[in-house]
Amino acid sequence: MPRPKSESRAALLDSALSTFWKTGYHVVSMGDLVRETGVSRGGIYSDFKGKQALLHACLEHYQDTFVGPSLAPVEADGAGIAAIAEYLETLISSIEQSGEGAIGCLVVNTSAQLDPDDTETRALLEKHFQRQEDAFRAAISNENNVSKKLSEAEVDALAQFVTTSIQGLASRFRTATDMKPLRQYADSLMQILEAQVGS
Amino acid sequence: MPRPKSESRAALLDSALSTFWKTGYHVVSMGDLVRETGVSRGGIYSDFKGKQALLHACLEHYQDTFVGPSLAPVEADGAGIAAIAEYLETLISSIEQSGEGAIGCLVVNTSAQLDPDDTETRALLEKHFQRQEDAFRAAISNENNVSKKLSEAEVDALAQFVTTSIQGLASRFRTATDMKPLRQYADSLMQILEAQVGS
DNA sequence: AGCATACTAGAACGATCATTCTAAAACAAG
DNA sequence: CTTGTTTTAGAATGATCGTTCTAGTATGCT
Repeated sequence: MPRPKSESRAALLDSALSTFWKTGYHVVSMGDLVRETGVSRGGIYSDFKGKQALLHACLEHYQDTFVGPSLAPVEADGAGIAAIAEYLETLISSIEQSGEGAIGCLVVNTSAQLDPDDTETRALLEKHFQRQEDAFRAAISNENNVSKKLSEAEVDALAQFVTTSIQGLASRFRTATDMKPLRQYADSLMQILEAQVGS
Repeated sequence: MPRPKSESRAALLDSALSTFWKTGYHVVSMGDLVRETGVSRGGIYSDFKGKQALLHACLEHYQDTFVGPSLAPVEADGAGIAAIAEYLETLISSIEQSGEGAIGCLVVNTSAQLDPDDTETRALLEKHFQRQEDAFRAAISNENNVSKKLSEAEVDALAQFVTTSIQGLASRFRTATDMKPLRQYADSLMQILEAQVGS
């Protein structure tokens, strides 16, 4: 029963991704992945060199299927801080609809349990944060071109502030059960952003 | 060679704590702990029921030796938001002096790799976040009693905002190598706080 | 000195891990 | 149907895990 390679690989990545996300890399065993993905051991190893390579593929798949789409408004040409609000709204409602409670962000979770000298994985994580910060900086800079309130250095600082704050949001709401404070935090963040660059 | 129980237990906790902190619970093996603490397997198991019980003891030790002292200014009677600035300064300079790069916060790291149905550990983590948020709320409320700018709900929201933001700071600067943005983030946070409640 | 205590180093144990391997089964194409 | 390819379930492997156990050794006390 040869599966069409491309389809099955995406499906495998989908469920492997959600397993790593929910449970965490070190706690997930290959047996868990076999059970969750429905793909045999041999099947997994024929597509990926090993568990770590599968994680790396999941991190890229995460970028393609989660980060990319939700960050798109912010990365669009001429996006302003309204796009950041849209991004936050997308994040929060996707968590609310997932039903099974907050699980944070795969990248944030992975970074917290990263082996200090696993430079390969670290590079993937850094790329994610860089992408996010770049997108925020561009949007804030666009907004600032209208209001002219901030210096370039202040725009940089604000972009970094937003990135780190959202990381805090992802981190905090992995253990929390109540979703209300999540939206409140996003509101506070946007309120601050408005006050600093709002035109 | 009977060690005096109380001394050795504290020393054991010190190095076990730093090992869990640096490397992460699931990656640390009992063999690692034996090597790092200099205490034999039997010695560890005579003081603690097992690896998880040792983690729990380390989480409490972390509260006693790190969180407590640095949070003390904020928890002091009549503390204002200047105490929060002091707290941030203590956090950052302790990281800078540790020399071996940022390792984030033990509680934040642990929460990211928490087994979803390990309710016992989760409770310990929640207690930490609650303590932090309570301290911030009190300080912000004190400050607000002077300036009278905010409603009680706004004070709550701000306390939660600071707590989550600091969690983001701890999370972000586990992977980052450059320490400059850390201080910049703390500055931004205090700037926002001043603007909202400053008298 | 000798006894009791409290630790040590490390073997032993059963479980589980990531990875590899094997043989059977399910498909596509002729 | 037959041939060839691809996937399957699951056994095999060797390593490592957390935990327990055993001897031996160093210490404090009398």
